[in-house]
Amino acid sequence: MGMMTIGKLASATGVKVTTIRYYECIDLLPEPDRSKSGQRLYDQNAVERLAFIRHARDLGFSVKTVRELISLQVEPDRDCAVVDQIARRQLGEVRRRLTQLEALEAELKRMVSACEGGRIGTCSVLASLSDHETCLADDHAGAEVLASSPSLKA
Amino acid sequence: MGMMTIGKLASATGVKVTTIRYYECIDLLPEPDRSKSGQRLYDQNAVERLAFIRHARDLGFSVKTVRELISLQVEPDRDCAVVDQIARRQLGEVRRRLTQLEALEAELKRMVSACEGGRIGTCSVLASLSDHETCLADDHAGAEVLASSPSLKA
DNA sequence: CCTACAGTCTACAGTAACTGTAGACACAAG
DNA sequence: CTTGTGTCTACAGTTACTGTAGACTGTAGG
Repeated sequence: MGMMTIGKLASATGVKVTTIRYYECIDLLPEPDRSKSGQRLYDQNAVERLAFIRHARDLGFSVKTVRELISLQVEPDRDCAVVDQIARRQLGEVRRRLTQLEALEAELKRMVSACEGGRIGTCSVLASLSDHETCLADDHAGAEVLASSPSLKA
Repeated sequence: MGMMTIGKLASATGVKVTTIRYYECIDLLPEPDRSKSGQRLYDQNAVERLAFIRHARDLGFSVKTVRELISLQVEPDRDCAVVDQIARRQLGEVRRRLTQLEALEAELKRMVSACEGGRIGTCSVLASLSDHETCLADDHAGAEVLASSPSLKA
């Protein structure tokens, strides 16, 4: 249970091998020891740190913020309020996005149920997309809610 | 009300000037006419097309999908089911993300309310980030839900 | 011992959907 | 006529990875 290769670390944490190397590259993970042939060797510490990173990323914290959290971890005497504030900010973001997504869900649901299988020329889905008057918030609201998200290659 | 410059089009649709040029570059918008000095000139058609694009993007459709929808618009005799299916797929995605975000909200809320303002060394927020056992879905679930989203530079 | 074959290495290019920058030209108001 | 804002092109930068090429390493079977 001492040292493990990058592949083991990957399966232990659910983070892809390439992503681990990427994290090292951007100094989110420290450079690990190497075997005599040059392969990376990790210990239990690395597992914990990577799990921390992954969990924070899963919660939507940016890499920048994760870096911040890690640097805070190192100085355990500072005031906890900093961390609390970061978490609250994140919660605020999540709630904002929830609200937007709920609006999107409503509109998509309406679009789909309005479709009664005619020809495209009369398709109500396309009609409601064209119609920017009946839009949720007319000019500038729910932009980029889902856009450019890796899990949304619709 | 005939021809407008790119800036007018931008304010008419809420899409940034640079983004409009970008859409032209990736052939989402056709090349517009130019004034004798070379400035882009748009008509009401362009406003409608761009509004359509923006609305679809706001709803989370990828650029690729938007392109698909536009090409479908051109042939109004085809079966509406294609469009319906795209919208349903999108609705599915939105619902999946809603579920994930709700889980994230719950966890962040728990983290924040558990924080009682001590020192970082004992901070429960950092503790729950480190603790990958109490994670939502232990090994591979809510990854990249918010990650790399432009509106989330936490 | 030899041969597959999976795992690892580096370095770099590609992805999505823009955003920002630099330097030059255009147009309207005062 | 100047000032300021708008527009032009072309290209680099952003975020957080992912994928690829080409070479080496480590291991299990025969």
